[in-house]
Amino acid sequence: MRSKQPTIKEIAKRLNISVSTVSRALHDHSSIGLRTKTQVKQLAKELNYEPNQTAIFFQQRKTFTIGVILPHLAESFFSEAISGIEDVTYKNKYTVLLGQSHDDVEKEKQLVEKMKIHRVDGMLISISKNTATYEHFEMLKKANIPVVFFDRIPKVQDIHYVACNMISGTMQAVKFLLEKGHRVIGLLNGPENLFACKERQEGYVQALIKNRIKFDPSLVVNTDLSPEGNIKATKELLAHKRKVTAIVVFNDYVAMDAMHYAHQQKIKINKDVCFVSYANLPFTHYLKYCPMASVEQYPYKQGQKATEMLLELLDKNEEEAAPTNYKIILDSQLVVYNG
Amino acid sequence: MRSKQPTIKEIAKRLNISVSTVSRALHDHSSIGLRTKTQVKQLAKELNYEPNQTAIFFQQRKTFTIGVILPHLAESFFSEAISGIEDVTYKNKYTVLLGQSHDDVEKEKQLVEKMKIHRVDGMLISISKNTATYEHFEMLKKANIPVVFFDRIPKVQDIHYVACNMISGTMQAVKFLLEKGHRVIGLLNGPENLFACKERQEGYVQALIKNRIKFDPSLVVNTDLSPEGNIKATKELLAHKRKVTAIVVFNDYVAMDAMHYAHQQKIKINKDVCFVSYANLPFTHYLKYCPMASVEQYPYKQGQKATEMLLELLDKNEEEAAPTNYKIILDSQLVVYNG
DNA sequence: CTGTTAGCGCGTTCAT
DNA sequence: ATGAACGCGCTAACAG
Repeated sequence: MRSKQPTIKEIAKRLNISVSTVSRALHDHSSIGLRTKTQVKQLAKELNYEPNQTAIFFQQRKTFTIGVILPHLAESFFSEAISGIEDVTYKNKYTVLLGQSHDDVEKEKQLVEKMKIHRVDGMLISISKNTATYEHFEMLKKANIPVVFFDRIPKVQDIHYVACNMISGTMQAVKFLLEKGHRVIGLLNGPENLFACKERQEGYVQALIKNRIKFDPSLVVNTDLSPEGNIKATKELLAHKRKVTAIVVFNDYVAMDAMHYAHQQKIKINKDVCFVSYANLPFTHYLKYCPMASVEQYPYKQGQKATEMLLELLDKNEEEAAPTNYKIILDSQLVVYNG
Repeated sequence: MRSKQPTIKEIAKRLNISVSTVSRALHDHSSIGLRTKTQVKQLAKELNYEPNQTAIFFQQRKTFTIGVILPHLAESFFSEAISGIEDVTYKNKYTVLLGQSHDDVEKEKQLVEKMKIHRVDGMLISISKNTATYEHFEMLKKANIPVVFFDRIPKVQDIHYVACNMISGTMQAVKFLLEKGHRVIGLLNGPENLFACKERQEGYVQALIKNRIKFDPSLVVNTDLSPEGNIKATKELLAHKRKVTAIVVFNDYVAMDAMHYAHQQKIKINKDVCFVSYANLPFTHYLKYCPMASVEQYPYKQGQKATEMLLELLDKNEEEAAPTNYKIILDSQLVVYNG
C-alpha cells in the first residue's frame, strides 16, 4: 500500500552510485566525500525519503516499542502513570503499545501473548487484581523480554519493579487519626493477594504498635473492590461490636461507596466516623463526601521510574548483563485536606 | 538479544526439508502432505517456534498497528473511548500505539511524525483543542496512511470521521426543561470556535423555536473553560434581568463550577435553578451537586465505530479503492438522573 | 506434493 | 572514498 515510498536503492540508482554509499552518506559516515554526501542528502530530501523502520526493526532485531499492560485507564492513577511512561519513552525514541486487562486475568494473558508476538522490546506491567499465577510472565523471562512491574506487582522474588511503599503513608494515616483521638480504627482493605494490601496492613499494625495500641484483627476487613463487596465490608466494620470511629479505606473508589453507605445509615461522615483514603481521584473536593486525608502514591513518578528502569535494562541486555533484580520503592505520603 | 529463537530455516534443516515447505505446513497450505504437516508442526511446538512478526511486518509492508492520538486519558471521555478502540483492534489482530497530545499542537505534530515513522497502518485522532492548522494531517494523506478522526474533528471537508451530533441531545435537554415549566433557560456554552459548541447552540435554538419560544441571544454566554471563566459566565447568567430558572451547561466540569458558585449565592441547586449538563464524569452521582440530567456522548461507541471504520479503510486500501469520505454521526441523547 | 529462488530495505563486512 | 555482496526471517512465484 505504501510502495511508492523511495528507498536508498532508488536514490542510488538516480545518482549512479551504490546503495551502501547512500546508506553511509545518510548516516554521516566519516569516509564519504562531502560532495556525494550533500548530493545524496539533497536528493533524499527532494524525494521525501524516509528510512523504512520496519526494515530496520527487522534487521536490528529491535522494535523500539514497549508494551504496557495495566488494569484500566479509567482509574486516574493509571492514566497519570501512563503519562509518566509516555513522556520517558518518547524522549528516548521508544513508543508505547497499550493494553488494558480490565482486571481480567485471561485478558492479561492474551495481551502478554499479543505483545510478545509483536516483538516489543520490553514490557511494563501492572497486574490485574485477580492475577495469582505467573506463568505468562515466566514465559517472557524465557523469551528474554525484560519486564518491569509497577504499582501492582506479583508476589514473587525474581522480578524488577517500581512500587510505592504503602507502609509509610499508612502509618502516617493511622497516626493522624490517633492524634485526633481515635482509638478504634478500622482498616477496609483490598484483595489479599495484592502486595500493596499486605503493606497497608503492615503499616496499620506498625502504627498501632508504635502507639501501644493492641492490634485487633477483626478490625481489618477485605473487599474484592466490587460495589457490593465494598458495601458488605463497610457494613461489617460499622457493625463491629467495638464502636469504630475511623476507617482507613483501600482507595477513593471504595471510600466513596463506604461513605455513601455510611451516610445512608445516618452516620455523619467525618464526624461520627472519620475516613482516610488513598488517592485515586483528582476531584475529591467536588465530591459529596470527601475523606479527611489521603495517601499519595505518585503515579506519574512511578510510571517514569519504571520506564527509566526498563530502558536501562534494554541497554544492559544488549551487553548480556548479569541478572540482578532492580527495585525502586517510593514512599507514599499522607496529604491532609483542609477543605 | 533474542537470537536464540528458532526460525523456519532451523526447522527445515532438522527435518531435511525446505523452508517453503515448513512455511506452508505451518500455514496449513492445502498442498502439503499430512505427514510432513504434522511432523513440522510437532517440531515447531517442541522448539517453541514463533514466527518473527517483525520479519512478516517488513515483508508484508504492514505492521498491524494503529496509532491513536488524543488529548489526554485523564478525561474519562477519552479513557472510555480508548477502551472501545482497543476492544475492536484486538479482536482484529491489530494493536494500539498510544500518544497523548495534552492539548499541545506541537506535541500532536511530533506524535504524528513518530507514528508515521513507526509505520502504523492507520491512525485514530482526536485533535487538541488548539489545533488550527492541518498540515501534519495532510502529510499522512500524502503518505497514504488512512486517518479516522473522532469526537474532536478538524474543520475540513475531505476527512473520515466519527462524531456525536450535539444537536439532538441539546434539543432533548431543552425540551426536558420546558416540560418542567421553565421558560427562561440559559445556555452556558464553551468556546465559540469549537464545532460542538455551535451544535449546542443550534440545538438550543431549534428546541425553542419548535416550542414557539422566542430565542433571546443574551441568554447565551460563553466560557473559555477556565474556572474563572466558568464563574464569570455563571454570574452573568444569574444576574440576567429576566429570571433564569434553568441552565444548560457545556459540560460536567463547567457545571461543577457553576453549581458551586450558585450554591454560594444561596441559590438552591435544581430547585431555584435547574442544571443540565453534558456527560464527562463517570461519578456524577457521587458529586456534591449533580445536574438533573446529562447529555450522553457515547465515547466507547465512538471509539468502536472509528476503529471499525479505520479497519475497513485498511482493507479497502489494499484493493486501491476510490477515496470516498466516510462519516458516522451518532446522536447524543439525554439521560435523566433519578438520584 | 515439494524444492529453489528471489526479493522486502537496510546495515555491514570485505574488498578495492 | 566507494562498491559488491550477504543476511536478517519470511512469503510467494516459479519449477519441477
